Amino acid sequence: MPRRGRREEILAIACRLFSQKGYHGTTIRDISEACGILAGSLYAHINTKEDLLFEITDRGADAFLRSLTPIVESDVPARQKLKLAVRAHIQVVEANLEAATVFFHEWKALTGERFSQIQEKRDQYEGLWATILAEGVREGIFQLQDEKFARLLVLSVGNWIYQWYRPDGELSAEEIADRFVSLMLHGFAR
Amino acid sequence: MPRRGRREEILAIACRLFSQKGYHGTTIRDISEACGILAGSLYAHINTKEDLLFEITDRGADAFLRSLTPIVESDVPARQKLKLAVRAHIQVVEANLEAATVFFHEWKALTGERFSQIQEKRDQYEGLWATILAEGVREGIFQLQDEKFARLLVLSVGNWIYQWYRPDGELSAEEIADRFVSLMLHGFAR
DNA sequence: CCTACCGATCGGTAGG
DNA sequence: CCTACCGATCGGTAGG
Repeated sequence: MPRRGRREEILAIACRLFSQKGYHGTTIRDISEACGILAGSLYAHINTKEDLLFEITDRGADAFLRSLTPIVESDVPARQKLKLAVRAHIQVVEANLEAATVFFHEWKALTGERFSQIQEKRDQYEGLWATILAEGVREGIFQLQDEKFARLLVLSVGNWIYQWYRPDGELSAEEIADRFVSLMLHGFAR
Repeated sequence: MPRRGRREEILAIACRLFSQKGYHGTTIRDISEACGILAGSLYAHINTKEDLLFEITDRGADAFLRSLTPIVESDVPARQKLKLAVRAHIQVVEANLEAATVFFHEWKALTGERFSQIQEKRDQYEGLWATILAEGVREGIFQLQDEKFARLLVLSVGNWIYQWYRPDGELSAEEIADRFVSLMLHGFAR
């Protein structure tokens, strides 16, 4: 008989394994063994292996969207929005490091409709960042003869953070975010 | 009988498939079919599937190292080195887009000694970038109370370029590099 | 969630 | 490079 809460446990374990070995590099048996059950028993909880990948990446996408949307919609200057947005992004990565890794690194293994669904949410997320930068230009606080490149710079940082961010560092997620914003705004030339 | 030049063709095809579907998502039969031969026949040219991944990533690593090393060792100011380095990096990505994708995205599928070998070359490459930034600090042209963050910024951009760079854009690799350097040096705040 | 199993496919090999 | 094949493993299922 399926145990209560078992499904969440399976998701967490799949998330960890996908982040370590990749989706295609992880087998149903890797997951079931880490759960202490047999391969076939996993299917009392899920329908397909791809279900796991989809649920992990979809939750990841929602976490990023939920955290950024209210900031973009808020009534503060763009410069402040940028700062809050980078903070929020790093905090989501921090709170879901393994899920973020799967979200950024493995989502392309999805197929068909599910691939498109996640792609859409990713586009939506990138659109929110673009909105902040565009606002900053309208406000005259960002100089964007290079709007496209500024966007790529911001997204590069965001899409790469999960690769090096570890929660056991000296600095808080907030401090890291603030330094990055400062760097992006003013550069590191003297 | 093995055809001359066949091995290079196999490498190119494997490179394309790995970049599209990932290493574990690509089968020996995918590769052999794209070559127009049978699965077993592939083994007249290679010993294992992992050989292909290793050779692709190792060549990728060497291409990046070969292009950056003489710049770091040259006798020009750090600011100029940074500019030349970003240009060189983008040019390597441009000239080997699929190999760069495999190098940045699939290298962790390597195992054992080969994993370590590529990891070492990656560390070496990152070390060269760190050298340029450190020189800039010594010269007094980079302000690096945030040396670590400047490095992460530069590496983020470098590690993400293969995701969006397409050779059919309006701007040349050089122009793109120069805009990025300008952004990194001076930021996009007005 | 286990027992028992399935067809398909995997990476790879022997012999020519 | 083909023919012919291998053992292992894959994702997944039926029946309890």
